[in-house]
Amino acid sequence: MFNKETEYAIRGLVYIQLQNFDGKRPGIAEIAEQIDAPHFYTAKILQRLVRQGFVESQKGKGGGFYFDTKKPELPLKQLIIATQGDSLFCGCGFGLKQCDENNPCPLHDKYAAIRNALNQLVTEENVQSLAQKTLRGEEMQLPRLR
Amino acid sequence: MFNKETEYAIRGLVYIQLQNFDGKRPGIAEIAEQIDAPHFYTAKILQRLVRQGFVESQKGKGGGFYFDTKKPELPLKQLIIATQGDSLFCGCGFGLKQCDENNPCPLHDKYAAIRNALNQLVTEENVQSLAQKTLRGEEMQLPRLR
DNA sequence: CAAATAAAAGACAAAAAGGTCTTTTATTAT
DNA sequence: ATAATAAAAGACCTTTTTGTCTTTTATTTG
Repeated sequence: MFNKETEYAIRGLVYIQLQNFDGKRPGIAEIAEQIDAPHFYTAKILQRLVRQGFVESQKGKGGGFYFDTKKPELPLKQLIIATQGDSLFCGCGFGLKQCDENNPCPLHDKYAAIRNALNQLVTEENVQSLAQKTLRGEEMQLPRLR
Repeated sequence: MFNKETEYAIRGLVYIQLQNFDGKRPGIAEIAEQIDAPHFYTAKILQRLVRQGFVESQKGKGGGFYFDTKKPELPLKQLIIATQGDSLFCGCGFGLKQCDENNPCPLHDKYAAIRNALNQLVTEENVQSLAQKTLRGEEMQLPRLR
């Protein structure tokens, strides 16, 4: 469903937000270790996210990654589109051309329903909401993300 | 969502079934052209499907691909698992380890609902049902697959 | 200012996915 | 039998994804 880059991006940003709640700004080494992702690959992914303004970073001693609290919450959908494009959210599930409501492939209706549900999920959930759920322990017992 | 191999496999098998309905056994060249997929890549994919017994083939003059009508219908799920594994149907959507009902990640419930819907779709739909829908023109105006 | 620290940048490489082409094997029709 | 046909097999290649590592740049603290 999601590629590795997307997975690491989501896990990394949720971890950063969790640490931020606690007044801390984690560095690459800590993040990669805690989310169980490759160190340098995680660094590269976070660099891209910083460049795109999704998260902030600070070089030098005491530096690390953090969210600008003045910015709005970051929906997963934006993140997913940035890391793996929007193919999940548009186009025919089975790669058929000319597949839309007026010209549907044999699976269009049923597939579109699923795609819409996914769309809603990643639109309404965001990095901050996931971090909060984790904090509240609502549906989360992942030691490495606490 | 699905990779190219899966897309070509589904489109190819649906095309074969459609031709079979008409008493014909299409060859690779015809299949690849009609489903708009790379010729030799399609050949390789169909070879694998034949080896796995999903579809039959006949060498030599008048040969081609066909379904054994004595075999049961082929659910998309089986096909998908054969071409891209079962990662879509199990495991956490965001790659979190230890994510299940008793130990859920912050998105588990919502994501599991979507995964279940997808599961149902590909379990209840099969190559034959898709071909029939195409024949009946129920939800299909794809010239290249008629 | 100098030293330490930490992210940024970018080169490099391994693995997987996607795709092409030639040769071989099996089948059928003449 | 043999010529034509069509899939099977397998070598080879390209692109994308995933991952590694070194060097550079920016920041902070003593």
